[in-house]
Amino acid sequence: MLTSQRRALIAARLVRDGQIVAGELAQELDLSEDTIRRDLRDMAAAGLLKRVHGGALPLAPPLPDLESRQAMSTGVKQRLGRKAADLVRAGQLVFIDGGTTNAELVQALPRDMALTIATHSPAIAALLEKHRAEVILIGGRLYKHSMVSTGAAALAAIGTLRPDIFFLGATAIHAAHGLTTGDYEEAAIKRAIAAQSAETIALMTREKFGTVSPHHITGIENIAALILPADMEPDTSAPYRQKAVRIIEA
Amino acid sequence: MLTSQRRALIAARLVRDGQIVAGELAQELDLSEDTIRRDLRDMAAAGLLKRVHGGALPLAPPLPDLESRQAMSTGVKQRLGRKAADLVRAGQLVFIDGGTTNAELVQALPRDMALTIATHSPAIAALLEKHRAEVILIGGRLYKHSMVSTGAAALAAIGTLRPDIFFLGATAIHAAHGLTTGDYEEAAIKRAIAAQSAETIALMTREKFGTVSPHHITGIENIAALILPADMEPDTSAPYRQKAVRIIEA
DNA sequence: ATAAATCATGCAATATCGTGCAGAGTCAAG
DNA sequence: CTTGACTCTGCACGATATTGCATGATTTAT
Repeated sequence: MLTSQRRALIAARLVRDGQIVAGELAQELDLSEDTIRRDLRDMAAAGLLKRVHGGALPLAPPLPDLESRQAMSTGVKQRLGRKAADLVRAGQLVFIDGGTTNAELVQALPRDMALTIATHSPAIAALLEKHRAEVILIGGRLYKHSMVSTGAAALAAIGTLRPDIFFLGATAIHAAHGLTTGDYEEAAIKRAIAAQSAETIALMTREKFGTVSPHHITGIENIAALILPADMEPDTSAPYRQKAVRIIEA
Repeated sequence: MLTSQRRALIAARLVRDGQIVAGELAQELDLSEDTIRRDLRDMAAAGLLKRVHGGALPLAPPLPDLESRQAMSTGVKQRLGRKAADLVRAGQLVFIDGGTTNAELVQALPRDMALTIATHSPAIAALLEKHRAEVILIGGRLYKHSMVSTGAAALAAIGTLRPDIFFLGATAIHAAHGLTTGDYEEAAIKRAIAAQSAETIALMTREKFGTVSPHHITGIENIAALILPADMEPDTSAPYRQKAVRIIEA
């Protein structure tokens, strides 16, 4: 790898990850830490980044999490994920279901928060690489459609956990039929996690409201909170408010 | 080869690979590095590329995904991964270790092959989403450095499997000390998988040869095959040939 | 307060570079 | 056909750049 490529990579990483850890990058690129440090030193002298002990940071820290990111990302799922992340406290055991909305939740979690995160989604687990959190991966047979662990092994592993919060993903929500999903095994897993957890919180986008899928997960009354988009029709969300569910608008 | 042909080749390589390394190209074309350097110098003066120490880069480089390609040297890992994929047969139970080389192996697997793949790496599991293969995910506490499941839960899950092939990743290989890695727990897991598997196959890039890490996985004699780059110094690979290991050059 | 990690610096080994020069090939004028 | 100008190429050599290691200083974590 050419020197200039390496420096371009450093610049790209800074944008992508918001930080560079000298030791990690040295190992990843199979170089001595001295080389990385020299790069960082030179690039800092050239005004490309800010040198800090242990690595480097971007010069203009993109005001994280709050204003700039909210301004930048107008995605509904990002907004839901951010609201969900606000509910997480250090020290908790949090179970995160699969799905793209929950992936946004992970992205919105502060990277240095000390907590334990359990998941049966390999994609969610992989996203947590740069986080300080302890990660417990639930194994099992992967259900191909939604890419989460299912089966007896997964159920057994879930039985050993008592999560404080379960962030549930479902394919449909209905005032009468509650939360439902498309696969039998998947529904069983979600039920098991919910049964173990102190609180279950559902993140739902607009198009899922009022729909029903074949397999029942749990009723609305068992949900501690429902996170939904702020710009929904009031009529649509009204039935859930009546069920005494806590509604969080994002 | 005419000069203009050579320069056209350089331009094409720049588009294809995103980089030119003067020494490599000189060797490949059986020319002196001086000639290549002169080409690069002239083409840089003509505004066709950007000259850097060691070679040249395109003027306006970045395809967005170029960064990830640059990170993995020059496709050595792809070549290793392809050779490894050739060893897999339909119907087998294959255990795939974590790591970027094994990720290339997954990419090289035919998507419609019917087999079962077990892994304790969430990243590997996530890559298998589009494959027809049945996937068994080994759960456990994620060891953060290499992002694979470790601990009692992982060991127990591994104990239920009898893989036909185990594609092992290690951080070091040494003729006397065998295969080693940097973490105690990780080594224990790898040993357990190897013990269950009919064959263990190691994929190793050049820089790992002759090095030793703190924790022992297994001896060379227990490896059914060793996949290594074809362009290695014969002296380096000789000790492993003598150990009656099957050597596959990629 | 003590240990561990990170850092800056100097040094040596290696890689790469630019320049000058010489041999080989090309081409056109003589 | 010969000659000379020109170009291309490879080699030699000193200059420069890059890298890894050792050392002692500094910072951070416990």
